[in-house]
Amino acid sequence: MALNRYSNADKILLAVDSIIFGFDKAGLKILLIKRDFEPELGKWSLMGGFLKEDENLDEAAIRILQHLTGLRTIYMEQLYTFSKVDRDPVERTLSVAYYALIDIAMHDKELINTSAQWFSLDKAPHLIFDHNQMVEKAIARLKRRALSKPIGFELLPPKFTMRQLQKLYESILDKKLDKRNFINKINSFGILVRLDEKDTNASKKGAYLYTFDKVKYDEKVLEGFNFKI
Amino acid sequence: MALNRYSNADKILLAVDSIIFGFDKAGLKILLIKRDFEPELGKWSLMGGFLKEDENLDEAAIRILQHLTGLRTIYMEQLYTFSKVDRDPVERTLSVAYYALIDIAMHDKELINTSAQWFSLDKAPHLIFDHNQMVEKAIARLKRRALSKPIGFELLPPKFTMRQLQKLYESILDKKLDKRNFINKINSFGILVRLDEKDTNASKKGAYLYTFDKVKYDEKVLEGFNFKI
DNA sequence: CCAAAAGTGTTGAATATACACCCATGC
DNA sequence: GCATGGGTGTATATTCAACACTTTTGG
Repeated sequence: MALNRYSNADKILLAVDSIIFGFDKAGLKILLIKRDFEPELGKWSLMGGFLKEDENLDEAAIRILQHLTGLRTIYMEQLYTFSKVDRDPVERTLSVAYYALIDIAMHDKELINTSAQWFSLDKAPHLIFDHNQMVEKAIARLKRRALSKPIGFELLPPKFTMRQLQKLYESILDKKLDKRNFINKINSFGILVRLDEKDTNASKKGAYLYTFDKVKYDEKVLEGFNFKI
Repeated sequence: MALNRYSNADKILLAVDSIIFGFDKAGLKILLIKRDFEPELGKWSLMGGFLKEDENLDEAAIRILQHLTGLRTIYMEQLYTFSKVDRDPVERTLSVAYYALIDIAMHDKELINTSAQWFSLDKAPHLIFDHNQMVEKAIARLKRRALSKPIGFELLPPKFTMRQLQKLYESILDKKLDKRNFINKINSFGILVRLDEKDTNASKKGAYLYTFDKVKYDEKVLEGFNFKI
């Protein structure tokens, strides 16, 4: 009778779709790809594929992303599982959405051999199925996360300027921040180390480069951030 | 070739498991049930069952909960999808976890005809499969939610006292709060209405009853709470 | 009359916000 | 020499956190 319960149950297709947020000088972007099979062939879509019997969801998300775009060593987080009965016109398919944040310039070389393309959030095209809904949910989650802990480890290059970090927050929260208050706030956590190097890409004077102090950051995470900005 | 992509993909069993938190005078509890089929027959478990082909996850969570416990009209929220390859020893099964918060006394009469039983969080038994992990994640989520918006609509009876609301928060956050500060904070939102009635169950003097002002509450949710307590 | 829970405000500390000028450099 | 982006501090307003006594009434 054990087997009855299991064998009477319906088996269902499981997709994994990933929302990849990227950040560069111009702000926050999203990575989309032209779907290469029917239905909706040629339409814009998230990076998606099917879960295999012998892998878990995290593994599938990584495998699919790498296969479609070349991107690797990206930290992805599970977002939500979408299950509307008719969300896929071909066959009943659930989709588990994942999302990630990356530094566009840093992963530039990996991104190869594909129709994948970055879009700024306000210029993104209409997507297949319920993918637009997934993106909306991911943006909301990203905002909430940005307010509850300093993001940046995954998103910024190892060395970055205060202004880059501020721009990142401004992109995510979609509002301007005061640079003095921002710096004071960030410094009050004591999780950044100012290096002696300067970055002269964006200015003639040059801006100090910072790195995260991983040890202090982890301590802070444990005791709980109070990150309101 | 469209069909190839789909038909080559593995189909997988999908379970839905629900963590039901309940609240009464004694504090926060969790509802567990004795599993009635193999494997692990007779062990304690979350309320679980399999997703059917013609329903979405929300519907399945409600159906399964009602079937196993009699509970109905409960608002459940999706928590996370668990996918470790060997999480179920019989067959590859993913499980989408849901959670909910209810007032124990209020749903007392619905809860029938089952081996379901309330446990306080610290006295809960060991659960089957990865269900303990699910519970931990649900507790963490509940705490975070309690800090970002006033919960209570789903959890408290229509009329409640300040002390009940405070106890609820204390249970969830697992710490004592100052009653004056708590009341001041809650009142500053302007989402509660004090009734002329008093509740004399817990005291001789009697405590004012309150209800949520749904309209003001919804306004507040839109403009964004700042609920740090 | 007394035990038990309810109700009620103020103050100091901490945190958030608003705000403007000088600096260094490449062109 | 000037245009561009970088860096820096203070004063005010807001919010948080700590704290103790009086009220009511059933027994």
